[in-house]
Amino acid sequence: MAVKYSRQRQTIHNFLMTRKDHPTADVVYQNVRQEYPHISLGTVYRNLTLLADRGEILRLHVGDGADHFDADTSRHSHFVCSHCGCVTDLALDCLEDLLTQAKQDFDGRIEAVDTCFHGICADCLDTSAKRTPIL
Amino acid sequence: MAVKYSRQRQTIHNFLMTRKDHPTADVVYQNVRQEYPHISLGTVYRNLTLLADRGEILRLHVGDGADHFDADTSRHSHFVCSHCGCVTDLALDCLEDLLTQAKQDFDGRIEAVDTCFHGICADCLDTSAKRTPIL
DNA sequence: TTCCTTGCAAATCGTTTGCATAATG
DNA sequence: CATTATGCAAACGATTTGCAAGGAA
Repeated sequence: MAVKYSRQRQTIHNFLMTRKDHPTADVVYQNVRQEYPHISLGTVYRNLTLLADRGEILRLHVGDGADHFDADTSRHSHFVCSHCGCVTDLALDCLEDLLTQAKQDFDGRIEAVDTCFHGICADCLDTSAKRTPIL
Repeated sequence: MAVKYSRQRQTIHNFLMTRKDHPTADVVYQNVRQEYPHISLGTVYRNLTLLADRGEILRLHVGDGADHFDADTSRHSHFVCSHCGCVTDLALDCLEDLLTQAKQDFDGRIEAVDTCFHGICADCLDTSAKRTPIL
C-alpha cells in the first residue's frame, strides 16, 4: 500500500510540529479545520494513525481516555498532570539505562519504552497555593 | 462515601490476585461469571475502578484499547508483546533511579510512573523462528 | 487510468451511568 | 433504618470503517 501525498496529511503533520503540548485527535481536528473547513474527524484519525504507524509521530496513551500525539519522535518521557490534564515532555538521562537494563534482563525482543509520569504540574501547585488553604 | 463489603468485589479482587497476566475487565468478567452467573459487566467495571481508586489494584494503559488490571501494586514495569498482546511484569532496579531523577529535574510534584516496554515476547520469537522463514 | 485519499455517516468498542431492587452495617 | 452495591439496559466518548466521489502518480 503505497502512500500518496495529501494536503490534509501535510497540514496535520505541520500543525503537530508547531505544538509541544501533545494534542488529542480532536484538538488537531479543531485546529486544522480552520484551514480546511471541510476536513472530517475520520480523516484526521486516519492520518494520525498512518503517521504513527510509519513512525513519523508518536501516539501516547496517557490514561485520560483520549490518545495524544507528539511530533517529536526522539526518545523522551512524558508527564501528565492529574489536575489539569496537561501533558509535557521530560528529558531524563537514565531513560537509556532503563532500556539497556530491560534488554539485558528480558528474554524477548524489546523495541521501545513508554514512560509516563503522573502528579501535579507546577502551575497547578502554584494556583492551589495561592488560594485559601482549605483544600 | 463509605465502602461496604460485597461478595462480588471480593471475588473480583481474589481472582485478580491469582493471575499475573494482567487481564482486562472483560476477561475478569468472563471468569468471575463462572462463580456468579448473574454478575454484570457494569459491576465488574465499578469494582475494578473502585479498587484502583483506593490503590488496592493497578489500572494499566498499555495502548491496546482495553485497560488491564494488576493486583500487584508494588512498583514494577510492564512489557507488552506487539504480536500476541500478552502483558508481563518486568522488575528493573533502575526504575527507582528514574523516579529520583525525574523528581529532581521536574518543578511540579511527581507521584507515580508508568513504564511500559513494547516488543516481541520470547514465545512469539520462538514460534516465528520455528516456522518456514517466509515472514 | 489506477490506486490512494477524502468526506460523510454509520458502526464498533471499551467504559460509564440511571434506575429500581437487593444486600450490608 | 440508612446507605451502599447490584443487575440490567441505555448512554457515552473515542476511534474505526464502508462507501461513493475526488485527487495524486
